[in-house]
Amino acid sequence: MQNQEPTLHELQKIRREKLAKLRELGVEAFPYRYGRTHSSTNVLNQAEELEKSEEQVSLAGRLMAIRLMGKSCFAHIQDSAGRIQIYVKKDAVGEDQFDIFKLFDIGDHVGVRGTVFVTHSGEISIRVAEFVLLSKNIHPLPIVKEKEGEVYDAFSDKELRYRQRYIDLVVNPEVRKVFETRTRIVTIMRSYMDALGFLEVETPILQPLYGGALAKPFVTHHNVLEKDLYLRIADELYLKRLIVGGFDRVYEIGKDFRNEGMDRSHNPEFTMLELYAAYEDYTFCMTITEGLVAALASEILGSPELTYEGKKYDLTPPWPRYKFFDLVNEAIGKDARELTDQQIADECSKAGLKLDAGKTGRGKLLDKLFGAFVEPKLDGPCFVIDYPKELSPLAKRHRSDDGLVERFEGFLAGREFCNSFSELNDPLDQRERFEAQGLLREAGDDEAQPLDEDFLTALEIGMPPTAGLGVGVDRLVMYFTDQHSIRDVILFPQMR
RNA sequence: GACGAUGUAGCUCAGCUGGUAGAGCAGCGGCCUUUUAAGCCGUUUGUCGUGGGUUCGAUUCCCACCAUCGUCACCA
Repeated sequence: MQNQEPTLHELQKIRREKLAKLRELGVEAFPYRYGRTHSSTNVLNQAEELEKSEEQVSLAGRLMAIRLMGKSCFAHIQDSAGRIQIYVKKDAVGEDQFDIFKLFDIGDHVGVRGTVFVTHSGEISIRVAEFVLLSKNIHPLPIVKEKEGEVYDAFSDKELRYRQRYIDLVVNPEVRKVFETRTRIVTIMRSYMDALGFLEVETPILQPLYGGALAKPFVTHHNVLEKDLYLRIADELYLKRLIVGGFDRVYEIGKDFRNEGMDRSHNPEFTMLELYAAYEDYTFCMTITEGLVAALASEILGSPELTYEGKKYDLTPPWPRYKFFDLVNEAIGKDARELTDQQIADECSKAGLKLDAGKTGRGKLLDKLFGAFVEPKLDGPCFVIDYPKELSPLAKRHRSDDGLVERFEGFLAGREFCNSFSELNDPLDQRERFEAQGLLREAGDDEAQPLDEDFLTALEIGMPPTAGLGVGVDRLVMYFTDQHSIRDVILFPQMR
C-alpha cells in the first residue's frame, strides 16, 4: 500500500499550485540554511529582557496554526523545543510580502525575524519584521486543536501513528517527550556503567551460531560466503569471550532479535543492556540493578516513587528477594521439587495450560508453573532468585544446592525486566549443559540452545568467576514513561 | 496461531430495521490590523478497508482476505 503513487487529492493539488505561485513570485521554496538566534523556549524564558531591549530575534519552525485577520495574522510556529506565537502585520512586512505569507500553509517551515512582545491576552509573541519560507508542505498535516487542556481532533489512529511516526512526532508533543526520555535513560545507563569502570563494546549482530537465551532466531544469508547467519538473540556468549580475553568489566547496549510473537511487551527487535563483571557473583548484579533503577528514578522522576498505569511502586533499594521454589511451592501448596515431570504438567493444567510432559523439558515445565501461578502476582520491585538448573544452561550451579543455579530475575509491575546469573565458567559443566540442550532440541524444542564449540574453547582457556546481567531497556522505558505498549517506546515498531 | 472488537472525507467521528453518505476541524472564496479550538457568510471534498456473494438495489446482510486494538498462546 505504501509504494503506490498516492492519488493527488484536491488538498495536495492546491498546495502544489501554491508552491508554483510562490516560485512565480520569486520565492525560493526550499532554501539552504537559516541562521537562528533563539529557540521558542529561549524566547519564552527570556521574554522580559527581550521585550525591553527590543532585540531582534530569529527563529525557525513549522507553522502549526494560522489565524488570518485581513491585514494581519497570528500564527504558531513549532520547533524542537516547543511552540511560540508570531504576529505578521501587513504594515510591518509590506504588501508584497504579506501576499506571500497568505500562500503559506500549516505544515510549512518558516524562519522569522522580529522583536518580542506580549499580546493583550498575555501571550509572548514575535512581532515579525521579516520572514522566509524554509520548506513548503504539500501534504496536509492533521490539525490538532487544544483549548484548556482539552484536545480536539487528536491524531490518534494507532496504525497511522506508528507507520507514519514523523507525523505523530510533529502533531503529538507528548510522543516526542517519551522518546527524549528514552534517550536520557540510555544516557544515564551509560554513565552509570562507565562510572563503575565498565567498558562499552560492540559485538556481532550477524552470528554464525546464536545463543545466550532460549529463543527462536531470525535467519539470513550471506551470498558470498554462501552460508546462513543468525541475527543475535543475545550478546552473552561474545561478551563472555571478552571476559576470557581479559576485560574485567564490559557492557553493550544494543538490539537483539527474536523470531516470536508480538504483543504489547514484545517487539521482534528490542534493546538490551548486557553487562559482565569479572570476580563478582549474582549478588553484585542485584546491587547494580537496584542502583541503576534508583539512579534512573532520581534523575527521570526526581523521586524513588514510580507510578505505572495508576499503581505506585517504591523503587528504593534494597528490594525483597524471593526464592523461586519458595514462591512456586507456596502458590501450589506442594513441594514442586518432589514432583515428577508429569505431576508438574498436571499442576500446570489447573491453570489451563496444556503441556506434554514427554515433550517439554522439566525446566520449561517449572517455568510454566511459575508463569502461571507466581508471575502475575509479583508487583515488585523484587528479585526472584535461585532458579532450577534445567532452565538456565549458562548459569553456574548454586554453591549450596546442586539442583539450582545462582540466577535472579527482577520484576516490576508483574513483568520481568532483567535477568542475571553467576556465570557458568566450568567448561566441562558447560559442555554437559549444552548436551542437555541438544537432547531437548532433538525432542522438538526449537528454542533450546545449539552447542557453541568455540565458546567452550574460550571457557577452556579460562573465564574468571563472573557475574552477568541483562536488562530490557524498552521495558524500563515503558515504566519510566508510563507507556502501556512497547510500540509507544520504539520509534518505528514492527508492523504486520 | 486462536477468539473478540474495530476499519466511513486530510484528521476526529455520526449514519436506526438494505434505496450509492453527513457533522466539526482542515481546505477554497469573501469580510476582518492583538487573535488563540479566532469569528461571521458562502462552498468543495469520499473506489464507506480489499475482493467475492445474496438482492432489482449494499456503507448497511453473508463469506474470505488485509490492517489495528484487546484477551489468550509463545517469549524479554
